[in-house]
Amino acid sequence: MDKIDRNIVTILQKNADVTNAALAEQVNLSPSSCLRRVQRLKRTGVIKKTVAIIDDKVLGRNLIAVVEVDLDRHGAQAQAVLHERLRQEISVTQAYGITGESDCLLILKLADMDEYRQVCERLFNHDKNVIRFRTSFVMNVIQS
Amino acid sequence: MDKIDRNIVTILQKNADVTNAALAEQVNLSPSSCLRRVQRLKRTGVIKKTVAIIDDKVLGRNLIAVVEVDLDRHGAQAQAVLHERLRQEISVTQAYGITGESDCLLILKLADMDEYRQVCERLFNHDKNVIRFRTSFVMNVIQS
DNA sequence: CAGCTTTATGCAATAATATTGCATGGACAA
DNA sequence: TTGTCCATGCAATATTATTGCATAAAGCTG
Repeated sequence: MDKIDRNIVTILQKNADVTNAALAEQVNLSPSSCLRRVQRLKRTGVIKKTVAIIDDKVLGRNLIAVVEVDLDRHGAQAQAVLHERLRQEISVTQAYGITGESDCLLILKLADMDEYRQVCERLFNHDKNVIRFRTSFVMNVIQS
Repeated sequence: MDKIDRNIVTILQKNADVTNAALAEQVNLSPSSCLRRVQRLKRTGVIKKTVAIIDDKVLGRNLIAVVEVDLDRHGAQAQAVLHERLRQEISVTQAYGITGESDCLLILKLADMDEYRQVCERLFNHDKNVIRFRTSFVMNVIQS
C-alpha cells in the first residue's frame, strides 16, 4: 500500500470505468504493472467491490428518510434481531449504531409514503426493544 | 426501461464487475443485445457511473460522524454558500437538507478526531448562518 | 387488418482490452 | 558483494467488448 496504490484507489473510487491502460497512464505505470496492482488490491480486500450508481428517480425510489431509533435494551442479543431485520429490509440503505441521544441512525430510500408506513410497521411496531423513533425526510440532496 | 433493464441495473448495482456475457446470461439475452442495453442505460443517465468500493479502514478513514446542523436563514442565497463548502470538503460523504428539528444532516468519514475538529472549524465556526450543530459518532456499522 | 416505421435481437466478424510468461533491474539483508 | 525477493515493462496471448448486418418483434396509422 504505497503512494501509487493510494492513487489507484482514489481514481477508481470516483470512476471504475476507466480502462486499465488509461489508469496506468494516470499513475505512470505500464498497463501490466498497473493491472497487477489492481488485482492485488482486490484480492487483499482493499477494493471490496465495484458497483454501478443508479439514478434513484428512475427506479422510483425518490423519497429519502432519515430515522433515529431509541432502543430499550442494548444487549448484543436484543440488538442482533433488529440488525438482522435492518439488513433484510431492502429500503434500508445505511444503518449505524451511534453515540448520543439515539441509538441507531437509518437512511431509507423509498418509493413513497406508503412504503415508509409498511417499513415502519415491519421494523418498529413489532419490536418491543424499539422505544421510539423520529423520522426526517430529505428535501434536497446536497451531496451523495 | 422495461423489466429486463430493471433486472440489469439491480445486478450491476450489487456488482459491476460481471462480464457482459455473464450479465447477458442472467437476463436471458445475447451478449450484444445486453451490451446495447447497458450502453443505453449509461447514455441516458440511468447508470450514473460505476465506482470501486474501498475499505475505509485501509485508507485510514475509520471514524464516521453524523452531524445535524441548524441554520439561521433558509434563503437560497445563504444556503448556497454552505452547500458549496460541503461539496468541497472531502470528508463530507453525504449531505441532505431535511425536514424536522434540524436543517441539514451530514455524514462525515474522517481519519481521526483532529480531522473532525478541523472540518468543524472550516464548515461551521466561520459561518454565521450556522446556529448550532450536534454530532454523533458511529460505534458500529450495521449496514452500508 | 394490412402496410409502414421503428426498435430490439442474435450471429458472426472485428476491435479493444485484459492477462500472462518471461527477462530485467532495483531494494534489501546476510 | 552476493543472493533473494519483488516490481516492472515488453511482447504474445486470451478474453471481452463492440459493430455491421440481416431478421424479427412491437407499435402506429389509415
